[in-house]
Amino acid sequence: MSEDFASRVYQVTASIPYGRVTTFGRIARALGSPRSARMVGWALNRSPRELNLPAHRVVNRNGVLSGALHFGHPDAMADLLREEGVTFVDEITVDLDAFVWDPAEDPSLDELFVFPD
DNA sequence: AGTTTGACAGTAT
DNA sequence: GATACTGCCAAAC
Repeated sequence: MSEDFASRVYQVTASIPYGRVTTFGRIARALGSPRSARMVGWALNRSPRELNLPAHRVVNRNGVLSGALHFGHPDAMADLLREEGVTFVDEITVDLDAFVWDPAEDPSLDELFVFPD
């Protein structure tokens, strides 16, 4: 399976359950490149709006809404998450421990995994 | 064609 | 424990 990195990022992102969040690192790890978290950010940045990706559910390892600035208005991202029931420990920080979702734990994403034998 | 930059993360100091 | 440095890979300059 040799799809573009970005495409795989979109697929994983689209798979984030409602009311849950995940991190750049976890997405990267799920794709087989634990050290390419930056690429996830790069991919999301250039992600077409047509895909309707729930990118607001992607936060950094601290649970901080690092991408809030890319949502038109910074608070838009936080509002969306609150509406999904996600609680915040700070104005820009979600309760990651309580709502984090690890793509690698979801069996339905097996096809995306890139485990090197 | 070399350099810089990114919605980051892990390790080292 | 907080800061600094490095890795990652593609795109824009």
